[in-house]
Parts: sequence; C-alpha cells; structure tokens
Amino acid sequence: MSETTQCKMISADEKKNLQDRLPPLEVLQRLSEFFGVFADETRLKILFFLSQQELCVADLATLTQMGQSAISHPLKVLRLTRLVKYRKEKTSIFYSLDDDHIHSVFEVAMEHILEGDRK
Amino acid sequence: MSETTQCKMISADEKKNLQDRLPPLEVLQRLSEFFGVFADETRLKILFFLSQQELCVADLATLTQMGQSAISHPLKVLRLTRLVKYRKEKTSIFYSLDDDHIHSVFEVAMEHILEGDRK
DNA sequence: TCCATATATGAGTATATATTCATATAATAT
DNA sequence: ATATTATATGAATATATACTCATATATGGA
Repeated sequence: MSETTQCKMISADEKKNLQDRLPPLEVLQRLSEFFGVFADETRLKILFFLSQQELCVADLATLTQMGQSAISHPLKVLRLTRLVKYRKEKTSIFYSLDDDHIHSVFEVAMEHILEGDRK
Repeated sequence: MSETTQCKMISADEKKNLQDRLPPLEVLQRLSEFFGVFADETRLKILFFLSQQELCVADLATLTQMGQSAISHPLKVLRLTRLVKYRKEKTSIFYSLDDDHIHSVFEVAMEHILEGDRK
C-alpha cells in the first residue's frame, strides 16, 4: 500500500474505467471460495467417485483409504458449497453430485494441464 | 486410516473398478494446484485486469491498491502456472493473459454462483 | 561509472486450512 | 431401554500460504 513506484502507463481515466469494471469484492470472494473447494485432493477424489455413482460416507472412506472423519469434514464443505446433495436411508447417508457444472469445470482444467504438457 | 466403520454398500469388484478409474495422484495434484491459483482474491483481480488489457506491475499495483511486492508474488504464481506471459520494455515488464481457457473457467464458476443465488 | 527506476526475491509473520482424535448425535435393532 | 452402527462435529495440531519488509537484480539515463 505504501509504495514509491508510480509507473502509470495508463491514464487516470483508464484507471477509473478498469476499476469500475472490476467485479464487486463479494463476487471475487465467492469466486475464490468456489475455486478453493476444488483445490484439495481429498475433495477432488470424493467428487470423482461421486461423479461415477451415489455413495455413502463409509464407502467413500474405503475408496479413498481415509478415515471416516477425514471424509465427513470435506463432505461438509461440499455440502455448504452446494456441490453435493444427500439422502438418508436408515443410518446411512448417500451423497451424490448436485451440480451440472462440475464436469465442465474439470474439462477446462484438464485442457489447461494437458496443454502445458504439450509445450 | 484406522477405522472400524465397514459399510461397504459396494462390492469388492465395484470398489476395485472405481479405484482403478480414479485419475492418477499426479493429475489430482496438478488439478488441485490449478484450482488453488484461482482461489485467491488478489490473483483473481490481477487476472481480471489482465483480461481487459496488457499491464505493467506498477499499474497492477495501482489498480489493486496493493504494494508492488504484493503484486509481484502472485504474478510469479501466475507465471509458473502458465496463466500469464510477459514481455520486457525498458525497465518495465508487461503482463498479459496466456491461456484461452481462463474465460471459460470463470464462466462456469459464475454459473454455479448465480445458480446458488436463484435457489 | 553512478544513480534512479521497475521488478523480483527471501525471510518473517500472521492466518487459513487439512487431518487426527475424541466425542456427540441420530437412527436402528435387540 | 440399551447397544450398535453410521455419520457429524469440535478441539488441537501441523502445514501451507498470503502479505510485509528489507534487499537484490536488472535496465536505462546522466
């Protein structure tokens, strides 16, 4: 914040224009939160398995070879961000994906990664 | 890892099948790193401004109202992940976007966020 | 050559986050 | 009722990460 550098290749008008077009902070916050959910290997594994089929918590723990609590916590994050939904059956809780966009998100990400490999 | 829960609604065959289809850990790592880059408001601001036009570091600092170092560090992350490119001109360094997918990434993310609002 | 400017980098710190452990809750079965 | 099973949750800890400050580098001009 306290800088001496004053390059300003852009004019005051351009500056104002650009700043005005910047999405509101609230939107930026929600965007970064959204991406943050995908920035974790455990949650990615869960999302992958759920993209294949509906699964209960215990099975997700088995599949990921992680503890039950280590699955419940990320599942809560996925619930709160509305990426998964669930239904109860007896004492089990079955989770499934709750967003059509998830596949698109992965596709774009994979494109970027694969493109990097080509270079 | 040391759990007693053994729900296993899925069979041993299903389990093996699902685990085999899971993308390799290296891919999952790179995916989570990729998303992690977008999980930061400062980097999102930088990416937005660069989506509008090529800019030097000092201008990015002015636009974001952050210090020069606070911009250089995230720029390094964006460079290493190949999301931005740069060119030198005298003592300035001009950054610009280096990935066609970025717009798609944002579009999908915005769709999710807006959909959540509707509910 | 010496100085000024623009940017990069490393260390330090403060904060966020993932995992573990222990425990709570909720539903079922005996 | 009590025990059992599946899941959720809170606290604690360990690790990662963002920002600040100080300094280094690199380029151009005097």
